[in-house]
Amino acid sequence: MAYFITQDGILYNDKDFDIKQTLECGQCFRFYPLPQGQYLVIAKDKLLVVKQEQSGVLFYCNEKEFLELWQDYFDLTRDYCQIKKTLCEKDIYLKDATQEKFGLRLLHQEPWEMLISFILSQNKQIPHIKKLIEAISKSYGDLIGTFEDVNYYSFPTPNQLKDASDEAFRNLKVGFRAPYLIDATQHVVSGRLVLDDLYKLSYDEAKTKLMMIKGVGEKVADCVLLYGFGKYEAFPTDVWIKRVMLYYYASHISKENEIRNFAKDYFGNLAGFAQQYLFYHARDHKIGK
DNA sequence: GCCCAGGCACTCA
DNA sequence: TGAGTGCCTGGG
Repeated sequence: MAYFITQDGILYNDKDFDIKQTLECGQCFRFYPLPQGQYLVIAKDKLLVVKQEQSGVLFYCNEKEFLELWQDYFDLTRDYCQIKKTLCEKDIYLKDATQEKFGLRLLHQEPWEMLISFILSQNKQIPHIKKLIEAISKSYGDLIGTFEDVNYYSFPTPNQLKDASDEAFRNLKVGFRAPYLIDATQHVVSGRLVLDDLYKLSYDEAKTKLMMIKGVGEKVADCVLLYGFGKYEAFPTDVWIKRVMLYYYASHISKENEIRNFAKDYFGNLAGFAQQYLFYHARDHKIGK
């Protein structure tokens, strides 16, 4: 891994890493575009400013923080060149998608934050999901910093959410998802669901556990497993993936379960990576819509 | 103003 | 077991 210490921060040089593609490919919600190719990212209870340069991605932080937090968060030690090569050889669609979205990385995000975020995501578009997450963070999280006179808040812990009522959640405009948030919080606070335990369970076992929560179906569970737990067999099958799969691969397949099974056989343990390249590609080009 | 979103639970056959 | 339907809300 090649990085350089500059007077502004850490410059990470890798042709397989593009900050815009990584943040905007649909896996995360807490980021804000700034002028001149910069982004403000909220993760790990910190504010991070990053910028795409010609020569790499500039992290405005010190070396210690980069190595302790951001190297892992942005999955910088994984060989994406090899992943893309393997996927490229499968078919022309993946070749196109991986070449176009050459710089996305699958982030290592907090499982709890993923659980709540993707429960909120159902029947919503990304700008609105982002607003809901910010509203919940502002109401229940801690102030973690200020950037250009705007305050930013951490994502609330299960304990910080445990006393929130149905009414309180509805006041934040989460709508019918309010009881789902309460059920998820209760599962975790009571210890009925220990999120850390899911790391060592198989994909199928972990998925079954997550789906005990009201409001968590296959799609939400797959997002949590992929983005929160790094279970790369997960293939979140949402409307865009359904469109791209029907359009490119499997016009004879219509049921979600059939799509998931197809993906499992065809993409194997790279299913999650394939999903991300295809999803981002499909959404950008409105494939199948 | 209308339509429908990055799904899910619930109902009914 | 599978298909049909309602759901809060606000962006497009």
